[in-house]
Amino acid sequence: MSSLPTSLTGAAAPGAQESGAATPGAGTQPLSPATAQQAASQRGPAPGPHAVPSPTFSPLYQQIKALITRSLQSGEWKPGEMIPSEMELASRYKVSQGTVRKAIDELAAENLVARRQGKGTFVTTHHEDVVKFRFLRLVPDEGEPHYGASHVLECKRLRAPAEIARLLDIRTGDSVVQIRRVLNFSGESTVLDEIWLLGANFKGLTAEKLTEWKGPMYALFEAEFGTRMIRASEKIRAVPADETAAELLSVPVGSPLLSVERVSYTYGDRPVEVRRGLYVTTRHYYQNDLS
Amino acid sequence: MSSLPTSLTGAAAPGAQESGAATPGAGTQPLSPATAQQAASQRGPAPGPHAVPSPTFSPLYQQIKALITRSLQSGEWKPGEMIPSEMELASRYKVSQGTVRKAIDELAAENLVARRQGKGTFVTTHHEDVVKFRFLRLVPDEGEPHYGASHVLECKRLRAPAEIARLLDIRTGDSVVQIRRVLNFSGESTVLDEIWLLGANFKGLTAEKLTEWKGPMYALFEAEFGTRMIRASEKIRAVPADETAAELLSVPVGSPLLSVERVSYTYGDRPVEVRRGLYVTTRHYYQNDLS
DNA sequence: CAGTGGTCTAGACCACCAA
DNA sequence: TGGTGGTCTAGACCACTGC
Repeated sequence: MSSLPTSLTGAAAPGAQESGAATPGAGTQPLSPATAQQAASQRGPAPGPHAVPSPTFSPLYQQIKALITRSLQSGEWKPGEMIPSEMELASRYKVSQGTVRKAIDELAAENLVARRQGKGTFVTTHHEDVVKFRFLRLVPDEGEPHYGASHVLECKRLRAPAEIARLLDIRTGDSVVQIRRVLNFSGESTVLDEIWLLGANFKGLTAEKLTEWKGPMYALFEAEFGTRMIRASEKIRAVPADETAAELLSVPVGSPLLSVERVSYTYGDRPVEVRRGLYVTTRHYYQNDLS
Repeated sequence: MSSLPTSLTGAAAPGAQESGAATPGAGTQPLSPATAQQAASQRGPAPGPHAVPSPTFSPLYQQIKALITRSLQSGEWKPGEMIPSEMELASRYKVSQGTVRKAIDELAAENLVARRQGKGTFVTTHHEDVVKFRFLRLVPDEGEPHYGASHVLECKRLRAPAEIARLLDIRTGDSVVQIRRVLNFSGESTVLDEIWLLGANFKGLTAEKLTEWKGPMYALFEAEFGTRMIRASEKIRAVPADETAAELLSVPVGSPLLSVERVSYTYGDRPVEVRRGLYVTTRHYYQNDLS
């Protein structure tokens, strides 16, 4: 175990390695990686030979995955960049390529990285088309999905109201950034967004920066503020337009709008954004696949 | 190749096996499965030694997956039942356990099948709670998600209107079954569904059968009609309640409702159901996770 | 205890890509 | 041509379940 990084060693396998470990494969030469495998099979408290199989068992590849995730989070490999090859990672972590592969498989399934055969494995980014439309599900009845023009109405720092604070897992009154904007799709005001961001993560965010930025807002957040949105959870309802929304979206007061309340999370499932969107769904619809 | 099932042999690998094939593993004893591996690597038209690597390349595990899917579709293993163990399947298809595993991995990811450690791999069924809520995303503001009481208003056979026919990939005028029903959640009419089913697949479906059935409608379809819903695609909008909906859902005319247009697919991505639901979202919301 | 899925390794070969 | 991910195999051992 001494060969593994401190983070792994210290957190997961406090005990020493087992004794009669048969090495897999040919069965003749005792390979060093066998120790890693043994270590992976018995961790948690009280790792004695006859202890219960440890309630907090975690397979090796999960630990490797956690280590890779940490490197992603720390910015060792930035969005769009290639991460080390499977062989390199295998030798770095002193495990087999297959184990690294399984770790990366899961990261790819979670869209944290993307594999490209013959090229390498790359950190995903909100600049890519594929990723963009994972977070914008509004599709026009006619024509291709596209990104509308953003018109920022407001961007200011304020103290978090109780409800927002609860969703962001901070205290009421903590600093947040509030943005209000309208999205135009082919000339029609279609989306009215009200956004709250964790103040600590978005120091220096201004309406100007938002306005100057061409492209998805999440791409700006990732490039300029090092905060990457990994997943989000939405609650969707049909609501009547109030006066403000009606005016900004050019629809009659009381007409049906799609209300989309989103909480977005970054690494470690930490919430960093709350967003309330009102969508006009006469010429667009919200696309969702159940599978 | 002669050892593989006819379906695989005929469809995928018309050519003979390669010559200088090194067997994997120790490198001494020539194992028979090597032929399967070789065959897997060169299929499609014109499999000569120097032909281009075949544009329709498909890995072995994908073929195994297709074979397993076929058995699921044919009813060889029914919903809720256990499928043969990985070792059994490996020996049936003359491939290694690892290849079967990878095939099953994908089937599990698509929710066609569920693995249970120590027990086996089971065909998923709409009776299970986990599966139920994959297709019912309406969650109450307070309390746990649950299935409401269904009140069938109507169930009749008719000729498909053009729009429905288009979505079901049949001809206008072909036979379909139409169902209209209301779902009650804790005493409140919350969902008004209008459902069209492929006539050919649902002979003998009556309002009585629907009313007698306790549980998810898809469970009835799977158990009584052998039609299993695998995935669905939904288009969501906010719409005003018309007179009919307003009356059945006890809301004012014009009040906002969530309109959910769903097309459901069975094996082979064949559409078998079109559904238009109107949801009252004052005390419930539609839950969606972006990841 | 036997059987099942789950993890890990080692090694070979293939497909794809870029230089 | 070399490097990368992708496929396939073989075999060992572990964790979980139920008899």
